[in-house]
Amino acid sequence: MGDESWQTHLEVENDGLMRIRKHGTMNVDAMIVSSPEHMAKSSDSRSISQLVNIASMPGVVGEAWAMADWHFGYGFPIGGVLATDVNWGEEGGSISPGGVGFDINCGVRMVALECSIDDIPNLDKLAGRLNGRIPSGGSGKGGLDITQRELDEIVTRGTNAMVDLGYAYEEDMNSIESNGMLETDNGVSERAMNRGMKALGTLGSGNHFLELQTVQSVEDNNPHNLFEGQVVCMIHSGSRGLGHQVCTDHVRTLEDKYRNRDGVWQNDEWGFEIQDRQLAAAPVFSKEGQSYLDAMNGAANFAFANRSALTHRLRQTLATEIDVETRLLYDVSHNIAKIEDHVIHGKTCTCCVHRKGATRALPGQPVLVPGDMGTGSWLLEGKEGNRAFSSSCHGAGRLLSRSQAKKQIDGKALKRELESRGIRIHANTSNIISEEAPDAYKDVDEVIGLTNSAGLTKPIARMMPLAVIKG
DNA sequence: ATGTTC
Repeated sequence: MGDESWQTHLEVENDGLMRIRKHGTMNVDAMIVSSPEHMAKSSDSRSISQLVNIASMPGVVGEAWAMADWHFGYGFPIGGVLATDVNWGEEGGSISPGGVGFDINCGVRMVALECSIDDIPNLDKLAGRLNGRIPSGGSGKGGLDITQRELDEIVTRGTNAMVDLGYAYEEDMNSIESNGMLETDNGVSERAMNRGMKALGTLGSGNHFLELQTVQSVEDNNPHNLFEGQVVCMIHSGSRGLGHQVCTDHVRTLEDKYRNRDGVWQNDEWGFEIQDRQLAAAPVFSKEGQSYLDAMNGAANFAFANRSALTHRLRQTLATEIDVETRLLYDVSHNIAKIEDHVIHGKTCTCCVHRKGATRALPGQPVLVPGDMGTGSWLLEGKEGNRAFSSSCHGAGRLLSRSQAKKQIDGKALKRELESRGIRIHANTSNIISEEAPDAYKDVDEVIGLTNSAGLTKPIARMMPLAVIKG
């Protein structure tokens, strides 16, 4: 599946970058953080077709990007970064829910414990306690009990509301992207709000996790004063059913506004033409575009609050085992669209930047890149001159589909193997261990190497897993 | 990713 004519327009740009020259319906070139060797291993032509499709979106500027961990997604590839000019046309360039994804403001936070691995009296016991206190899996049971009024505050004010409710430290806000609060009038639908009532402080399933890690190595550039053997906690979760419902609501509304003419999807009202119905988009300043942005920001606030609630549980649980300071090092979003200024070909442009499975990486900003449960994770920082609208990869990237992984990998045997290497695994099912196995993912170190070579980031520290709590 | 097909 997928048109492969892009192959004849593919060039090597430098060590970590490939370029697809604009051709056919494309409005701009596409860039891939990759090398010929890496492309050959990640040869999924469907996702490259998706990259070509997004380079064809109305109002796109600069280049359409695929981060080194790109793979096939809903409309947009995961690992995709797309910027549109908000001053393009009458009501601005495209904003598309498919460019953000279903798990709005899915993201990662890293909490540094001011202690070394040797200061934890019993890691097995601590991991067991965390597993008991961190709700995970599909059921969504065991989260924080909140009222409708509290949920409204959370969706409207994000982390700020969590501080007021006593579920977050005030200083946490300084270490969260956008200070953990995006502007919204809370246009989140009633149905989405109802799904949110039961979900605050729950991890979810799939690749979401809470992981105790130890710092394996630190670069000379060490702005966060980390040390080898230090214990940290990484939390990966998003907006749960609330964000999923917001995406569903707006995808439906927008997809209904397009008609197929000769294989191209068109909206006459806006004069928009898209290559795939799943790319359904509205002009940023249209009623529909603003309505999506408003609800998306509300869902993003809920996701920030969810990670705060999980951090609260982490802090409570740690206190039962050890007297230790916890410092939120940073919290990044990897599924969001934001209005930002960027210099494109020498000119400043106000853009709507979609990052779907991609992390913002402003100069000096911490970038959190979890690998897989057996390999390790990275702390990077954004680099001056990042050409990808100040963005980075968000993980290792899938190599095997979930169904392939379940077929090929014995979850129980893998759990034993990881535990023999000192990695405690608490997962609800054996299937989830197979699906999230190291062999189901690309090599995170290779992905990080490409990202650094492409000039997007520089490394700060590498972490190894100690205990993994998963759905 | 997801009350895993309203």
